[in-house]
Amino acid sequence: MKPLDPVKKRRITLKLVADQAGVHASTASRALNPATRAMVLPSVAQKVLDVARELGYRPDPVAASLRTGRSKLVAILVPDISNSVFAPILSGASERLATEGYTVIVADVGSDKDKQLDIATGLLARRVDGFILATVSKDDPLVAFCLDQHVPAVLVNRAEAQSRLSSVVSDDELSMQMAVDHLVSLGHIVIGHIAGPTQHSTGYLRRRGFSRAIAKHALTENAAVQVAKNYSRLEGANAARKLLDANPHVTAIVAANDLLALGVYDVLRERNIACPGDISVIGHNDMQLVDMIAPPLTTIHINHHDMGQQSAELLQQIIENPNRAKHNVILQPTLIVRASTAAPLKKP
Amino acid sequence: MKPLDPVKKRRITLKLVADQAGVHASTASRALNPATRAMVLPSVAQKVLDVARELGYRPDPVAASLRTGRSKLVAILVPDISNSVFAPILSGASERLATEGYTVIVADVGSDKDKQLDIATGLLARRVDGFILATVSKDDPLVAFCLDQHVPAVLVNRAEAQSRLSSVVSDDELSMQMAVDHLVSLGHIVIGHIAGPTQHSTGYLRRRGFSRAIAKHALTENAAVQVAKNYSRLEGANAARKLLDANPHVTAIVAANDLLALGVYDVLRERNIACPGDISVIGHNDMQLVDMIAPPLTTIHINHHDMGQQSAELLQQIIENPNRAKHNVILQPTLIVRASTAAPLKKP
DNA sequence: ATGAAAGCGCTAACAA
DNA sequence: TTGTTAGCGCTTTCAT
Repeated sequence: MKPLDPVKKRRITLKLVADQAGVHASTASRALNPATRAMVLPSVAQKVLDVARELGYRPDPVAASLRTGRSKLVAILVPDISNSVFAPILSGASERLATEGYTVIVADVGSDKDKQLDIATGLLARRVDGFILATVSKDDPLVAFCLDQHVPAVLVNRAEAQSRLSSVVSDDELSMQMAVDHLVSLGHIVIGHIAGPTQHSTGYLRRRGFSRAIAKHALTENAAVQVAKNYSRLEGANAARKLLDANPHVTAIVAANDLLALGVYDVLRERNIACPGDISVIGHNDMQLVDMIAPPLTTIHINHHDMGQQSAELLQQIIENPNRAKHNVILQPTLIVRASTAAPLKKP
Repeated sequence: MKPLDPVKKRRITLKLVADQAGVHASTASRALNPATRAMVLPSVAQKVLDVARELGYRPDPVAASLRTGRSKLVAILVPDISNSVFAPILSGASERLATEGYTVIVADVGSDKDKQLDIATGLLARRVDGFILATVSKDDPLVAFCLDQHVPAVLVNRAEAQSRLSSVVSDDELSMQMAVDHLVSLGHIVIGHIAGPTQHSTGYLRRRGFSRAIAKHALTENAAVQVAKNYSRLEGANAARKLLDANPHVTAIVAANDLLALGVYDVLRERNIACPGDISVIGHNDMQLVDMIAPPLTTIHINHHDMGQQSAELLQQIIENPNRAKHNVILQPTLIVRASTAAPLKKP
């Protein structure tokens, strides 16, 4: 085998491999691609493969992409990467996609619709093969965009009203059912709910789940709901204040997520209300460290890692077969009972 | 202006714009690129720009990349994306890079050296313009790799022994100084340290900072150090057990990060040791929620968002001017005093 | 089964 | 200042 020019090291191209193997570039291409390998004589294929390995050939994904229009690139769009719920979703999805040879682009797209579309368009220009959307609100322009451009896409964590795309979400109604059942079984009668923003499926569905569960127990008259402006500790506190001012008799509060529950904690502390002594609190998501705060938070556990993995799997299937039927995967949540819930004190 | 074929919508290419504007593609290219716009008659440039906007022209980054070897793609390598310290670093870096027209690829590369190099090679094949490395251990193959391949790269959060690359880190020695000073000022004499893994600069430097600070106060004889196997709550607990078994008289423990400190909490609880009553604890990083745990953790705050932003800035400069002098940015940490530290009880 | 040739969309020598 | 030309490295008809 002729030694390579030792002076300046250059990219090892397909043509180089082909020459070295004594075949034409197109043959080498066929030999290297498992899908087309059958078109070439086994002996020749072997030869090409050997030479490629020997030379340390690495196909150029950029050139391939330009030619084929595909890229083995997948984008995950999150509204706020510093929100730690996305971390396990990202790692679940990345892991899965990496093993399939995809490279993942994580884009922090914020919540401005125009900016979101802008970023998506830019990513599309890079020929991304598909999107995992963790951003979606109840009616979302990105969904229309993906549909319109025929880009494979999957929703994760949040869904949209018409469910026009495949999705992987947690069973939000069930989780609220579980939360309310737990409180009722402890003896609570007057239960409040801090709902998430209504434009998110999570806010909407959890609220509906709460109301239904309350109705099932014929407790509707005593129940109270406050909607938080967004999923933050601060807005959780604001909503909690309003809820408590309007409904001084609540003995338990179900928050639509853990951050909101922490806001509730803040208000309880500021008003010297004991938890769980005076008021029980339930969160949602089981985010990191809520087992260590005082009191350890009773909450709903969601397997976000699994969620990410499944969305990746779904997306890959859609990429490889665009006509595939839509799938809506619903994950089972679990109630984690810690120390923020207890039987209500008897009224004096 | 001739209307476009309304039947099938197709990608708007540079040639299309050029034709429509009545110039050659290369002229259109020059007009569109701010760097080369001066080469073309202002009137012509304007014309091209107008047509491009009208047609909704979007340059194809893949084709450009194939031609130029550059990509406006930057990769951030993290050892574990689900570790929440990286979230603010990522968002800081992403923000900054996005405004400069770069797209960010986040790769969760784990801690296996071979796998890391593999992923980096793959990314390089995609023509990424540079790397932000959040992975680096004291002597790291990725550093050699970047140097060898002449890829612009910046280290963030962690540095490497020889500092052959630019970096943005927190002043780890100073932070330990601050922690020890705080404890000494409270009256502590026997102080322990749970060190991070020695192969990370953070583990190494914080430990050295601890030792120096202790020496400064002439407390070396009483001090004790245990090295944790990795930065986790579990290993923090393991190290804490060993530390306490070997040194029953410590009245304060400085952990090399918050997760380790939480492990210390676990052990104190399991042994019925009061914090801060019997033993004070200090963490490092001020991660989310450590203000809400019981007791709220005294810790060192690092502006990770800023860290991400500065590393992005540095990288961009290196990309645009590869001969730029190396910079080692050192951020100032802050001591956040909460309720896990107090004066030691007098010995009976 | 293999080779020849064209071209994905863009940019950069070079020429005029 | 502008146009011509030649690729970047690969895949995919088409022809043999």
